[in-house]
Amino acid sequence: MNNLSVAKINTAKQKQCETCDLGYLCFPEAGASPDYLKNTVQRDRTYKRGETVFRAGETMRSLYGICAGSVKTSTINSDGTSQITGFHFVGDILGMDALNGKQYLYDAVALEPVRIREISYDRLKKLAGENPDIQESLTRLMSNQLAFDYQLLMPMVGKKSAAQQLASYIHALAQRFQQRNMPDTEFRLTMSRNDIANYLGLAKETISRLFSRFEEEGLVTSHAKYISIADPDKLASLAVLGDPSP
Amino acid sequence: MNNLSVAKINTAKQKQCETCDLGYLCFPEAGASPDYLKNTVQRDRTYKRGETVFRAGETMRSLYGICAGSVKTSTINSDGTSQITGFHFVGDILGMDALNGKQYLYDAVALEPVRIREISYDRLKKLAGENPDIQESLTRLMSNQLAFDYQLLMPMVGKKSAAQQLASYIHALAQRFQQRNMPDTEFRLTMSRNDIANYLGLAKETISRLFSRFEEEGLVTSHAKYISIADPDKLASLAVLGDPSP
DNA sequence: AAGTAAAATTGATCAATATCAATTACAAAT
DNA sequence: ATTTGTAATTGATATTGATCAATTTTACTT
Repeated sequence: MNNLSVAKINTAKQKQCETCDLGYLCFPEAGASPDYLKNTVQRDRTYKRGETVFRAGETMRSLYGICAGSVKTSTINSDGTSQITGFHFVGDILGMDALNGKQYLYDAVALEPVRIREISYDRLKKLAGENPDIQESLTRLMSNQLAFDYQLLMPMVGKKSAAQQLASYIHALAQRFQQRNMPDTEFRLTMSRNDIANYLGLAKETISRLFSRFEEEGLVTSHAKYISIADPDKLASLAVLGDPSP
Repeated sequence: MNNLSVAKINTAKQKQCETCDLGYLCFPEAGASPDYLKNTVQRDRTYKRGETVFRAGETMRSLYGICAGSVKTSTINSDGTSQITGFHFVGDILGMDALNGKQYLYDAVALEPVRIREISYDRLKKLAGENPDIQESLTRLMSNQLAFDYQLLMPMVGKKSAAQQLASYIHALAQRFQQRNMPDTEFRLTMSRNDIANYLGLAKETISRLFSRFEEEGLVTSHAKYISIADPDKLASLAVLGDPSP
């Protein structure tokens, strides 16, 4: 038990999706005046926790921009086990790896109630053909995604202790929230310990023990799904990350 | 010791780079008549084993297409350790994750004598602006890279035994060679055991032991750097891969 | 071809983490 | 508020893979 104020968390409303039809939020690279993107929006939909946004193998027709909430992506391995491959938050766009007109590579499932903007690829493509700015914006967006994927990969590869892995994971989450101007020292973990374990390739019991240990060591305080980073510097030093200023 | 015919390996010359200036090999998606891409080529260079092609942090000016040989990419972690993040072969293009005009994210070092085509990003960008086909080709190329990175990620994430990891690794290598119409059951591992260990996050001793065990079990035969996959089906069943036909 | 340095193999031991098992806490629904 | 199923925690033990150490093999240099 701790004094973590649950009520204070997640109250900072994100307004981007209210003020534009796609723009800054879903296409942060496109700048602040993306009115021309309006007609790429197919529809907005909300999904309940556990609902599937799209499935691996489905033909790609849209990109999916997350306006609110969080999503996990996973594939079924050849041995039948399920493998979580990523967690995605407000501002992330899913489906760009299927932009070659093929199929989605993974399942996308809501971790909590989410609002998702469906972006018609046909219309986006047409628009990009007419407007070089959009094309370039799309290219930059994809490049960013490549760079981002690469940085996400880092905590995963290489030999790290379980503690280093979890620290890297929490640190990476915090960074993503920071980039979005969301609270980055206190937030809700929308994914289960089991999800984290699956993602990091550790046993769920190990994750539990590590959370307890991190709390003992004054690294974080956690109450159920809510986590507060007590010592960000210490956390960062435990995390093993790709050198940020090479 | 075994009867592996070393001489037979790697003798199948790849001709793509001889017959075009960029085209099919470096831009497989661009089709067979990419003459217009000629003036994107800045230069061809060869690098000796161990030579650096580009470094993390350098400003991105070119993409690098591998015409012959292989390359490893790595970053220095925040704790000072070096982390190998990938191996790259004929036909791979490096640098697309820096296409947003920023810096390369990793070091690229030759694993053997390599020939590399330097593709001026300025010229490519200009050309893409004038020719929608090139633009679309570039987009598809990046999407492919995203999809490819995703599939490379799979063997890395999640809980797998050391044997499953190494089997996945060898299987993935074989698949990449197959896609390039190169011998895919007998090939030379241009990276050291140490490199493989670093990449997979295992001890080099573990890699050694696994190679020995795989040989005992009739999975592969290996002689120094040369490896022959004796039982591809068994290897594939040991490997844990993202479901290829979801 | 010989000499040398680096890489790989193999063995013995130890530490980290998975697994198995039993409670406890939490959250959704009545 | 109570019930009920799911998730999380904690403990005891087993297993895997890391580490330390000693050779052996390979590759590079002269």
